[in-house]
Amino acid sequence: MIKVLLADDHSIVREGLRRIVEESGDLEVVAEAADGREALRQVAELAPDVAVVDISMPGIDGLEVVSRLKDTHPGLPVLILTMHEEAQYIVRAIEAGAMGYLTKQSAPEQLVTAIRRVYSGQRYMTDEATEALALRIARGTRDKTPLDSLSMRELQVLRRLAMGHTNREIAQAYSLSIKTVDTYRARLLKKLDLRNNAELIRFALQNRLIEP
Amino acid sequence: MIKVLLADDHSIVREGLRRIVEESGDLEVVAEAADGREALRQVAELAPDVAVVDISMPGIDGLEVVSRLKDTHPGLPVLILTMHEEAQYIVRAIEAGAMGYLTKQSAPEQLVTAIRRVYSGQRYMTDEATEALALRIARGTRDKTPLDSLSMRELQVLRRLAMGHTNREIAQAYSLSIKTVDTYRARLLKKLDLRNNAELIRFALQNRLIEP
DNA sequence: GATTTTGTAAGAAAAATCCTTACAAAAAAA
DNA sequence: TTTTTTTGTAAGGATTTTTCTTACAAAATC
Repeated sequence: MIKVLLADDHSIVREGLRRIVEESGDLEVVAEAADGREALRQVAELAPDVAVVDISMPGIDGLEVVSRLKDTHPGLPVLILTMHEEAQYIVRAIEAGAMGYLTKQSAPEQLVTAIRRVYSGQRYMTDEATEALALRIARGTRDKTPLDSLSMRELQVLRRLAMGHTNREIAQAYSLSIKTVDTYRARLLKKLDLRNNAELIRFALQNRLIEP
Repeated sequence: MIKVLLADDHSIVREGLRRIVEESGDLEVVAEAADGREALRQVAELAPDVAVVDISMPGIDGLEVVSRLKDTHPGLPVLILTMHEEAQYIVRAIEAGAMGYLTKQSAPEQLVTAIRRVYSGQRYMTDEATEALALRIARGTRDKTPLDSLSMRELQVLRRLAMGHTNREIAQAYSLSIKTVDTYRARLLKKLDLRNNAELIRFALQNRLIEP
């Protein structure tokens, strides 16, 4: 049995995923987490074979979970599952070390397939994901859209700020100094040529980084 | 068997919901829809006993589905299922005619309970939902939209804040004290039940007070 | 190998936020 | 027509946030 960890802050969704996964026969959900911190704890404690992680979670988000697991559990393949069909995060997720990326629009069987695939050490990409990646590489040099010029951290901070989180909350979520968060914010404003948080929020909304 | 229709644009989520629902024993998913249009068609065709509808769907959204069903199938109880924990939609959903409202944060059993409840003709509300409703109603039935409750000045300040102007700029624009602007802001937050400028901006965008 | 970007953070000053209070004029409710 | 509520205006003070500047090592890129 392949031991799976599910991390998603919506318990109904999580429970649904669990049933999909468990009906496969060869997969077993050994842990569930409602946020990133919990996910990391569960990984340490229960040693799953595969982690399926949603991007938007309170506290430590999915991308951050991937980053941290890459350091602490390099062998553990992580599958990113997200609502954001817009390819926004695909490249980021892969860069952060995710072995697969699929959206909640995907067919349920794809989830099972994806888990088996990443468990066997291969990557799993949906067509859109592959395309987005290819596009990014074809375009070669980063600086096409202003979004691409942002680093991981900057993007994370941008999202949080746009959601109305304070510097303090963000610092806490990522275990950083408020000052560091402030630096990211300053760099964001500069890179995106914005003046203040209000403009930041509108930018994020326009680029579908957060739900309206 | 209670015949259930599920409408949600994320097929993985939908499939998960299906399994949760079907494991109950007395509930049966007779139809699934990935958007509002499809949901309406399925209702007409398959005559479910209860419809479980997500708010955010492409095309016709969940609230619109509720509205239309109220006219075409007045007897069919609709349960709104949403990711948005923000009480924002609760009132609108109920006004539109929904018999229940629960978030994806809710426990899975609640979904089953809720379906049975609305099938039996009763309403199903989570505690948060009930509270939000009570609050709105207590604060005055007459003001249709929270926008109506704003004074001229408040509206002006809201617009400016949403456009990213600082308190100082607004004060200057209207020849007021910064402190006065701050007071308007405080009243806005209170009246609109918002927490910070980020939410203020979203409110303004949603209500078309400023250009996106 | 040299340069730029990224991740991290501090200090200090300026500004904004939060929370409370105040009061007169206007509007609404009783 | 009193009474109550809302509106327009603003201050004080405590706390936070923002702004701006500087710094430095590691990583990425040129």
